[in-house]
Amino acid sequence: MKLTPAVERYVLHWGEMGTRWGTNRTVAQIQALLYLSPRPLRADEIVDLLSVARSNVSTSIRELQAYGLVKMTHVLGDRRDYFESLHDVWELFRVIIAQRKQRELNPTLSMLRKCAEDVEHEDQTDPVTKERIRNMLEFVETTSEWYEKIQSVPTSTLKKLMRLGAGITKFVK
Amino acid sequence: MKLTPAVERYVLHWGEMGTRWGTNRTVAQIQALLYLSPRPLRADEIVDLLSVARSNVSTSIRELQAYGLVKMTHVLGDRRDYFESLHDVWELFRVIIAQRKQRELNPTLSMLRKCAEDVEHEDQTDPVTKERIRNMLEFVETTSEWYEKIQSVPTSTLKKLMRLGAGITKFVK
DNA sequence: CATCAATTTCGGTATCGACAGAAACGGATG
DNA sequence: CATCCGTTTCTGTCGATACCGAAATTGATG
Repeated sequence: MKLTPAVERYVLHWGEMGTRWGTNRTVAQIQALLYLSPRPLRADEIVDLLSVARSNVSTSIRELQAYGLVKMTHVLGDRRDYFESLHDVWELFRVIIAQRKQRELNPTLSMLRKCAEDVEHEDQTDPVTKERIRNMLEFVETTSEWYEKIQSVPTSTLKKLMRLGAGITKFVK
Repeated sequence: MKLTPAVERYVLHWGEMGTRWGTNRTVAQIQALLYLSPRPLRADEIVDLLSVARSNVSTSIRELQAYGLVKMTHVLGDRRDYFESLHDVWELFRVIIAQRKQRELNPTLSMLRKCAEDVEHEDQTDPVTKERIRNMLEFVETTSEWYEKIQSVPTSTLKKLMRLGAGITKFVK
């Protein structure tokens, strides 16, 4: 079995992008492959299609499952595990947003809160610096809340919202 | 001259985060330092404060200037260059959004468009796969347009919009 | 035009993460 | 209990990137 050229390009590109998004190449490639595949795939098929080590596939799938991006399925009379990705792009979006919040925003929030508190007792810190820290904290807090609220917005609403784009601003005067 | 503990923590954390955001540690540290600094700093001061090589500071600042995050200023009777960061967090946000679009979304868009076109002529590609590619393309296109529109929304409106969060959904029924 | 300070360029080195491949382990099934 | 399937762990290698420090360059000044 072999990938078609278009699918191969997609998978390779996704792999590269994955490295920018906090995971490694293989994890992202597998996700792309499963996303495009019309049927669930087995680990050994993935090994074949992507030419990666079995151990690598095993740990990568584990990571994808932990993210909630990939689920395991089975076939009657077949012991082997089959895997498939979420197929709805808006669902994918939500999951990825949640991941990013957890890995980037949350630690930054903690840091900023600690900083904001610490500088209260630091006389040698310039008031301007203190204000900058407060501003950044406020910004990250707002962003964080926004991420959270997005989680519970239904897909259909999300779609409409995104398509509105900057048009939405006419509601906030 | 030395950093206060809080500022040091901030700078170190920002450096770590920077690596997740597509730049390297030093670049992000310098940006953080300049953001917090109540006055513009010279390259040699940065060398001092962050204990990095002079050459490193030079190239990092160049990168930050290219992004539009840092500007050069001067002092009367002093030949040396002084640098300061944008101080408005919403401005920073806008600039970073633009960067991300350029480095992540645009290449992905090209790839998806090419894929979508290619699969038209690939008979061996499953129709389901073709649809998945189209869906992803549509999603990234929407996201991309959203990023663009955000650029021209004034800061005050952005603030209100963000604070509304999911509350905005009451407008899209 | 010689000098001096600052910037930029250019190897070289160190560090870090990804990944392969082997080996051991676990656990369900006939 | 032998077999099949999968996971986990370990070691070694490879490639990429960050960064330092030296050398070359620039550019203002007397």
